[in-house]
Amino acid sequence: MRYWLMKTEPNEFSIDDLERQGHPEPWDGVRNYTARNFMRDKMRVGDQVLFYHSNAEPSGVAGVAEIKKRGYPDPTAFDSADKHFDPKSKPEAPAWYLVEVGFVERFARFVSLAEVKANRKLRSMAVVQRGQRLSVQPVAPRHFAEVVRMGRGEAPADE
DNA sequence: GCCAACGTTGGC
DNA sequence: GCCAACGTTGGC
Repeated sequence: MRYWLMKTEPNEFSIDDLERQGHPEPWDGVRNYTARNFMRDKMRVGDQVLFYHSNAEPSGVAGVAEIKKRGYPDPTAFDSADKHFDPKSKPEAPAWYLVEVGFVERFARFVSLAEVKANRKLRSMAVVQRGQRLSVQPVAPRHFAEVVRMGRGEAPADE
């Protein structure tokens, strides 16, 4: 099983929205090739996701989600009326893919970006590297576990 | 609102 | 294939 971090602006779609709707969310509109490759080629059902709120006050990890459906072509790329329409993407040769993401857990304690940056164990996480804008990124298992521990308000494990 | 970082586009 | 211009991301 792999671990990921996926960014969303909570005023567009938050972890509360995901929980409330009670069904998986198609993660459409991603228009970056690196992120596309992760969704199309690497993500599998059951992979665990840190659900990250960006452009928020504060920004940070709000909870955990899970991949519920493997990558398939993003239909919004084919729809000329859609904000994310891309004429380069054709149904017979799709350029853009999405996965479906389901609710797992809303953290008891929101883990702010400042807290992630302050935790020495998380210094090499992609999300705290400067200039890192990728909206879908892999997370090391030990980093995933540490962020979840913080979000549940559990005591640090012994070194 | 600013702006640094970075990805993409398009002229050549 | 280079690279300047442009658009976007996202923290602050």
